[in-house]
Amino acid sequence: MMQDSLLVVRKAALFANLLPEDLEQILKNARVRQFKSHEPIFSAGSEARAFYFLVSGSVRLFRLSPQGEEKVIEVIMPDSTFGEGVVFLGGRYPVHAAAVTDSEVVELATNHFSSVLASNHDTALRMLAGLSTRLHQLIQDVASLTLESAGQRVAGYLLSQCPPGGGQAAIHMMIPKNVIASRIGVKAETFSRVLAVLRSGGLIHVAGNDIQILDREALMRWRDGVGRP
Amino acid sequence: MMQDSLLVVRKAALFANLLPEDLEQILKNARVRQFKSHEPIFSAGSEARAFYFLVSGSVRLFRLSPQGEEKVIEVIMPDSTFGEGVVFLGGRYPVHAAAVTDSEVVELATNHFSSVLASNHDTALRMLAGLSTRLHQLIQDVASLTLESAGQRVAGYLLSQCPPGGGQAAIHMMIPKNVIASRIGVKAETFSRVLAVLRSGGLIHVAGNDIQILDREALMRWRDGVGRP
DNA sequence: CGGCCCTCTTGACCTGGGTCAAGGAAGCGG
DNA sequence: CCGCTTCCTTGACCCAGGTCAAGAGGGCCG
Repeated sequence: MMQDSLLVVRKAALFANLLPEDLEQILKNARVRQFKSHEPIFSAGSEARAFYFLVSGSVRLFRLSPQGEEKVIEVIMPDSTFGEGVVFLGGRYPVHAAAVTDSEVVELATNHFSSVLASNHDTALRMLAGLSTRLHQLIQDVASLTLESAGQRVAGYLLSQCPPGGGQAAIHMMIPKNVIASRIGVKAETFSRVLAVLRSGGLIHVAGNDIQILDREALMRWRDGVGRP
Repeated sequence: MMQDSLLVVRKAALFANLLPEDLEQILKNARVRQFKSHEPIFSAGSEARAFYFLVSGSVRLFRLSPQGEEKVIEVIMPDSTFGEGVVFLGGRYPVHAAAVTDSEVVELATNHFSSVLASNHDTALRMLAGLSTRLHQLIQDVASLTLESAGQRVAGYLLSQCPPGGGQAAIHMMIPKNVIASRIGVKAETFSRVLAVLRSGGLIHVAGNDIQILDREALMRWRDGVGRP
């Protein structure tokens, strides 16, 4: 019996405008699952039999070096899907996934997903669009890692986290700083130091997990050059 | 009148098994173009009206920092397509493209490509597969840039450039070393230095643009730890 | 309220790899 | 054959950012 709670997946762009019968087909093998903070969801290299829609909480996608060092590739926030970029071909996950905070997800089996993909042009195109967006994001990340300094990446992150528009803005960091740091390719200590500099420069104001951006203009200027001290 | 030379695009996986009428539709607005070494093909940020199939030569996809520093995202070799990951939505190129050596490409207008995509499931799935592969590659690059040392990346590059199997192998570098260096996130000087170390360690033998891998096993071991001096 | 844990901050130090500069070597047109 | 250019190598130096270590809060449970 299909649970109503599964229907939240319609919030994902991927499933918008999906025909009811296709949606039912996809949800037939779906179930809601809970994960506690730090609990693994899937492992890199394991066979990808499902992909996920995040209902609440937060999830990090990451890789590990042989020495156990971790690089966060992406942080997933509610109402978006993850792991979908790989499954339609019956491949393997390229990253590990684990809950950052207590999370609720819908796990969608991929058995018959490619048939839906083949019969539903709209969904295939949406998936193409989704992958294309991730591709751009990843290209941006590669460029940022190689062409920008740590300070520039931190500033860029702050600017990306607040809606555009002039004046001030507030950011509430829902996830630990070390996860954010790894996401932008920096050690936690360095992240902390950069925030200290920005704070003492009067560009931002930090209070616990809340950051006020006091002068967005100056922050953008700092990112575009001054951030390379 | 369609030129026969255009039919080389069938070598691309993207167009395999394409119906003749769809192929004709795509090739209707296609043309062969030549680019001299260093000549730009398209620019990041410009509207993406076409994508490309590389017939001969080599092409680099790259980003520029505001200071003009360059990061090569990908090096394209003959018989593969590039710029296709973005065009179907009428977006903009996320990277610059320029010929590395004198090159011949087929330029494919994207006007009606999405209609082909919608009517041809196979092509849509192949495109999905292609994007998925690039996504994995990019994730690998991000991980490599943050989790591995320069030496490890160089060793990894060498190993990736020769077919698997035991014993020796030869690599002929078709493109300048500074392009390879940028591709793997290293300065040309560092690339040169790492090769010198590997050479003096008896792991490889360098002669101009040809590199012999003398001991693949040792090179793999070096990459997995020793390469972090 | 006190002890414990976990995250964050800050300081002191170190080093991988980038930068700058000076040759080689190889191709190429004249 | 020579001069010029382009690419590559090597040496000397430097610095951004990583590492190690020592607190500083702050939240939670008994």
